[in-house]
Amino acid sequence: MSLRAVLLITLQREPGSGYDILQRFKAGLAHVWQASHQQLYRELDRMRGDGLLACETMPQSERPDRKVYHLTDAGHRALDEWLAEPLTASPVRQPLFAKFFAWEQWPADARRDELTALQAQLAKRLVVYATIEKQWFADPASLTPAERAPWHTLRLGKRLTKTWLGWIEEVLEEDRERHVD
Amino acid sequence: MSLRAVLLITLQREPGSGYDILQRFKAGLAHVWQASHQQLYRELDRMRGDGLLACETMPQSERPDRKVYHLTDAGHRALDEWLAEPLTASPVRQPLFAKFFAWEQWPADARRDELTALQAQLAKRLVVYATIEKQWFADPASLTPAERAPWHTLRLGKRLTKTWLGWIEEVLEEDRERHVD
DNA sequence: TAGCCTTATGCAACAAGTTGCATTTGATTG
DNA sequence: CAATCAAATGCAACTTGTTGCATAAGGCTA
Repeated sequence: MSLRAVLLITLQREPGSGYDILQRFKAGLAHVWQASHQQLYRELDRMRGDGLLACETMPQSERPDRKVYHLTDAGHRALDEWLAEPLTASPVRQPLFAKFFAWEQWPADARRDELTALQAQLAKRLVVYATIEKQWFADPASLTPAERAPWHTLRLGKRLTKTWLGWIEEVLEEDRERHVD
Repeated sequence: MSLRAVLLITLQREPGSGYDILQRFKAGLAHVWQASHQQLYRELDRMRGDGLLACETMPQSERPDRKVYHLTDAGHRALDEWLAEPLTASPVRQPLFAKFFAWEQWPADARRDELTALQAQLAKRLVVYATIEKQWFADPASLTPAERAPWHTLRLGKRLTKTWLGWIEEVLEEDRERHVD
């Protein structure tokens, strides 16, 4: 259900094609949602079928046509409903933690590779977040409340990522110490 | 694929029935994995079909029979393979963040209810973590490396939860300030 | 000039997760 | 005494997400 809601929100802010939304998922919404292009196109089509979206086909010379979607009245109503009702807790799923419960069978080199790879990935994520911050929230003090809210989400994303990075550093350090002895 | 791996790990540590595993998911593995009983029973049966698990039916007088599962050789091999190969990054999905992008349409009272409900839920989670810590990791200094690894996961779980709680408090506070003016 | 990248869309098959419903027995609670 | 809870299992239908494959045209690179 949530993918629908995310699409309603981003298309309400600004109409766009499936491809546009994909770009938003890679840029300004990177810490909010990710989905494959296949999933996007299918869901957009279904939402049109359910009357939540309408689209205009924009023929482009020398390029495939773009289908630009925007909300219908039913789409706006559906969004309002979704906002009003509380979210259900998402189930915990930490496959990395599972590996920690099999510490002895987990080969030391695989372990170190896994953690350093995650470290690199999280560091990259921080770079993405910094880019978003520069582009959209250059001057936090001057933001309106509605602009400030998305900025808050970015702040939390950064903090959570840093919490992860700090922990990984500690675990790697402890592991190194033990192998020096 | 990860549910399989989690089942392999927990059954390798100690054989058990679907119901047992469900209890572990509620207690010692609360910060690692969650799944419904339906999903569990189905997956266990499939894994038996795939030769990863074997089970003995324990007839209990006055109670439904218990099927106690344990790893086969193929199960052990599958686990080793899974441990050796790196995890793929899990896609970002933060429906709450999405709501923040629709701040203006999000009714102020729904907003506050949502955040305080989440706050309560996270606080409860911390209590669960504290219970796990007392039961399994009473004396961290005396732990072997293999026992210490799961303890690390619990530490990160706690930190992440506290990061969330701190952020929610800030957001609520800012919201309150604005409405006092 | 062959091969890849980007723009732009999509179908089909499959895997994973959710929701609803169902069964059996004993113990507890009102 | 009736209702509910806990132990213990499961099927069926549905929704959501993944993977593989396909198309079409222009631009860039070796």
